[in-house]
Amino acid sequence: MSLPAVAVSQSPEAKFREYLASRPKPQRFTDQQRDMINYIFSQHDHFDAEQLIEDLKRDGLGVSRATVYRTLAKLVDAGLLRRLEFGPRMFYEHDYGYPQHEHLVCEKCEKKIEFQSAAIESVIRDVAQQHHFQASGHTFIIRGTCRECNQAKMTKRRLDLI
Amino acid sequence: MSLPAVAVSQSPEAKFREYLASRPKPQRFTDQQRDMINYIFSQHDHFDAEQLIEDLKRDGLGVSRATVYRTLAKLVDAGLLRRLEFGPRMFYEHDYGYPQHEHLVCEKCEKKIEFQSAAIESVIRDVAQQHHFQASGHTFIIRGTCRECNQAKMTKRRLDLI
DNA sequence: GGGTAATCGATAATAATTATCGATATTATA
DNA sequence: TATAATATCGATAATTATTATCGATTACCC
Ligand SMILES: [Mn+2]
Ligand SMILES: [Mn+2]
Ligand SMILES: [Zn+2]
Ligand SMILES: [Zn+2]
Repeated sequence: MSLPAVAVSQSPEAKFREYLASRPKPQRFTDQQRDMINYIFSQHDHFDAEQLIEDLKRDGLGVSRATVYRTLAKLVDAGLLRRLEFGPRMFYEHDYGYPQHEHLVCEKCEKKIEFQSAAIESVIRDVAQQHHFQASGHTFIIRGTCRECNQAKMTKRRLDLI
Repeated sequence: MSLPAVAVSQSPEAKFREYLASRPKPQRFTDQQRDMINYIFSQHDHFDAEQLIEDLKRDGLGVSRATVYRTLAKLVDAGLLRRLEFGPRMFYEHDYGYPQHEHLVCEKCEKKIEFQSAAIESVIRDVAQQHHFQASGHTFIIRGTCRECNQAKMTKRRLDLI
């Protein structure tokens, strides 16, 4: 966990049940939803639908692909998860109980490094105001090569020269 | 065209031919590539593969879907086009002869508003240095509702109240 | 102009996600 | 607690964007 958690008053499950109850048409809370929330909030990381399906299966919790996609959409809508557009597939991470932040993504090893930046928040505010734009969200990703992958490349280059 | 163009010494076609010639294995310049470059650089906008295929067809220039995708990849590699990850499909825009900038994207009308920000460039430099990360590119998109769509919503709300 | 091989077009394949629909399980009510 | 109503589930088909395949075409060097 690379950033300090944010204090919250409710458990993720309680927050989700509150969301379900507040919908115009009543929504039900199911065993599959409970299993997914328990698994997802047992650790902070960046995951996609396919990984989650595999991880749940490994833990003996069989949740179908369709239900995983459906529930992820609800968790995002409920404010529990944040969607991340890294490349061709969607990734997800904690939103509830975790601070706003941005990512460095390594193109070699897929590692995600988190950082916070007040400057970006202020750019968003300023630009939105200038263009009378009502901002609702943003994506900021810096792509490149992480320290470890850089060192590996350097070492290889040094060896190649011998 | 919302931002001032950058002066360049070569035509896009000349630049692309130079790129083809500089490849380790010789690459050929085809009629389809010429047609695509001529069409794409006749205007500055944000387009995806499907739109480009339709537009070329409308102009009597039939370029197959496979060739459009193949050539777009080459144009990006040659530095003529920049790839934009707006939502589920890839978009493209001029890179050669056009300044670095970021986007506000309206979720209602799909409009793309361009803006430049020195602050973002400096955030990227600082964060990369702090994490010993070799940055090679970035994505910065602010999502929300544009001025016009906001006004439309406001007007509708006002009418609803009557 | 002729030979070689890069590129083309048509179409099949892939990958991620969404839609369909009969079976199942949650919730409200008697 | 049993029952009825219907939201959700799982299996699978469909969709969408993109990439791979492969025989036909054509750019480029001589
Ligand atoms: Mn993160
Ligand atoms: Mn642009
Ligand atoms: Zn790495
Ligand atoms: Zn708009």
